[in-house]
Amino acid sequence: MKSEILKGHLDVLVLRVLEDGPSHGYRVIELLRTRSAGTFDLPEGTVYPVLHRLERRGLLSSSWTTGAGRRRRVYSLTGPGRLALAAGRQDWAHFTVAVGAVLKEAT
Amino acid sequence: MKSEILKGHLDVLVLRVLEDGPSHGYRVIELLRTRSAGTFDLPEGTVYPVLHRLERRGLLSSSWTTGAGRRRRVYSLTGPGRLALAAGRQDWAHFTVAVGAVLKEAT
DNA sequence: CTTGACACTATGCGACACTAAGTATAGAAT
DNA sequence: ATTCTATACTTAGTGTCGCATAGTGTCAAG
Repeated sequence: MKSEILKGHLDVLVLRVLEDGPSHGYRVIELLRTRSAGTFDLPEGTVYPVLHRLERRGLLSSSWTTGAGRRRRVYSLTGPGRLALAAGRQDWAHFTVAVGAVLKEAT
Repeated sequence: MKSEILKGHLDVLVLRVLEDGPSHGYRVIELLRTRSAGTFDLPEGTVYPVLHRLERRGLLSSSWTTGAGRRRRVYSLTGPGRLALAAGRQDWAHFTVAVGAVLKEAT
């Protein structure tokens, strides 16, 4: 599967994963992989920049935790983040309907 | 709706439209718009390059027709084009399942 | 004779997923 | 002890592709 098809959709997926509670980058990667049954097995170089970008936009907030000796940056959904997630869900629904309409077999 | 979400999906849509028979660029644009109920209202600067790219890849073939005084380049699906369309359909199905799995509300 | 739909071409930009390379800790295996 | 593996984060650079923009030209309607 080509990688461009993810373009523009990754943000929503990340926001969705964080909707269930704060988590750190590495765990976000794992969650995306397991929840998608292996389809979204994303390299770190893909996910971390997304996290940074979303934080810069105010959709996430982060803080360092040095709990188990390992330093982790834990991300949480912000208010705007929740709004963006809701909007993203709608966009996705709309998008799939449109693609489905074009793609559907001729009768 | 952000425009990046189309990335990587446009090729399949164009191939699908041409599955119903050859047509020229402008008409492809119209078909995408009407079949998607207005969602995919794409500028020429988006669609023509796609057509050229798909032809370069051998998925389409084209020929000039100067029928009504107006010169038109008519595109047809090739054999490889049909295969690519089939693959693209499958990719789309797979992709939506995966996104759906991640996006679905917590129980 | 101007407006608007039709029809195609070309240049360049910006967003973003990904590659690749690097840093660093903890626990298990040899 | 040491090496390997998994964990955990960073960043510079690359390539693709949708889109903006601008330009060319035909044709019918008013």
